[in-house]
Amino acid sequence: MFAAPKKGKEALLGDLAPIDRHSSLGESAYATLKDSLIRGAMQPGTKLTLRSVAQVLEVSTTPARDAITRLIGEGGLINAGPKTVIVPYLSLPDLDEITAIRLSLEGLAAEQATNHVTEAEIHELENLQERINRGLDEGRYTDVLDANKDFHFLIYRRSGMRRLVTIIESLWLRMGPAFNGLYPEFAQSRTGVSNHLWALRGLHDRDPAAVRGAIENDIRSGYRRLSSQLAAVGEQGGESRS
Amino acid sequence: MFAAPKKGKEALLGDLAPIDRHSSLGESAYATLKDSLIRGAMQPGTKLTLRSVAQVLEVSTTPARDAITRLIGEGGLINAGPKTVIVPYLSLPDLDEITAIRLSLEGLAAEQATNHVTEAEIHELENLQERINRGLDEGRYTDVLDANKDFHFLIYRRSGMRRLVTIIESLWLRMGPAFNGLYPEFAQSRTGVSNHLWALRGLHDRDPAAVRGAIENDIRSGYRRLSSQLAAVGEQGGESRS
DNA sequence: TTTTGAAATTTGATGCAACAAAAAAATTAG
DNA sequence: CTAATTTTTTTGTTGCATCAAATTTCAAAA
Repeated sequence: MFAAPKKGKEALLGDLAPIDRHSSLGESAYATLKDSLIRGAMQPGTKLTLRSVAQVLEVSTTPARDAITRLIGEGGLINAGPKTVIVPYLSLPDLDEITAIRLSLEGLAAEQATNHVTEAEIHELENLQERINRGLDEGRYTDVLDANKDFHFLIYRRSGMRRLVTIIESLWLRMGPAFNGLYPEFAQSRTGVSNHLWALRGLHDRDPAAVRGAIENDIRSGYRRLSSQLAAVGEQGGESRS
Repeated sequence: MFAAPKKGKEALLGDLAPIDRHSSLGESAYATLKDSLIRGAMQPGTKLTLRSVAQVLEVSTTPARDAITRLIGEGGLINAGPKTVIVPYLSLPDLDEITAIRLSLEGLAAEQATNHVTEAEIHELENLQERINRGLDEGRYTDVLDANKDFHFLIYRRSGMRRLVTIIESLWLRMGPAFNGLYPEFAQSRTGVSNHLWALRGLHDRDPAAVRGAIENDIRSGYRRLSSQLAAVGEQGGESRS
């Protein structure tokens, strides 16, 4: 059938080159699209066709197809019909589900990170928080959102759990488009600030439960604002068949 | 750039046809490969080439490529080199991470399911448990594993959280290959039985915490057996770069 | 104006060939 | 026999043509 596994020849060179091979048109097309989605650069309902994506990304249909297929697989795009791929709407039930999962997973990641994070990294987090505050003051809300994302993922990555981070990313991917059209109302809130400060303190004190609690509060407060705005915007919520 | 979203024309025919279009060579190639992986039909380290997969599945390289790409995306296969895709080994750290995530997510799913499951479904679960017991008695361990999987996922699906179930599936996908070569030792244990009974009782009593506890115990006891056997088998654990 | 239906267009799926990179095999040099 | 080097084969990537299905366009009929 398939090739049998080879004998594991041990690394004799001390694990010299961890060679990341993240280069291929398909890979970067995927990364680019994914980034657009997470950033909320694409409006829910936007229809993506193979050829239009290929054209925008300046590649042939093959890499474009790769990207779209993978994104559908993780729910970042959905099949809304026979030959129709769109950026998904986030319905309230969808938001509820994603929030529940986020609380579990980001809580876990935050907890785990507490024991691995270094002082230098905590300092880096403080810098990010500075950037958030400044962005809030100066009305640069895109910056706020970006820095907020960096803040969270810097913590999550310190969990040392790679797959966990990947899964969390796929959840943010699902939330991204919902922010579209919600600027700047959403980013204006300063409710997140105190949660971040609590998280920083917990990190510094090596108190996993405190960090988890802070992150959970942050997620919950985001949920409240987002769900009320979603309800206000109206009933455009589509099905979320994956 | 891309097409703007269309106005949502309401369904006038009472939501007649929820038409699921799960047909395409790429889709079924993916499903087939994924199933093999989950069932533990493929040995860790097995090398998959585009053309060999295409040949076995009797399709061209395009659908085979689709399937492989998607599976790599969710960690069911990994890139172990420039032109090498293999079924991943499960290292102890990997198992630790996956178990931690499973406890969070399957616990959540079990909890949620408690409020949605019907009496009929509980009865169905009891039948599955029968099948497990019978398989254990008669030494049909593949059957045991299959029924066990059905038991768990029947519960998880009742959570009503589709994406959650998908994520959990991707975790089982990662565990599957590790069972290969571990039959029948692994399936022989009856430690899972009492956990399942506790879960059933909790479901019947509508006690979410009890159901979660039972599922968590089940996962933990599986972890113990699997980790000790993994350690026994030796140091074949490969990197888990996704 | 609205409706209907047929023609033209666009779309995703699929297979395939060309290509460069990598791996494997064969050959030669020491 | 071993090691180095060349040749051959295999591999993933990419672009593209084809096809059937779905969508859109458009004009004729009501």
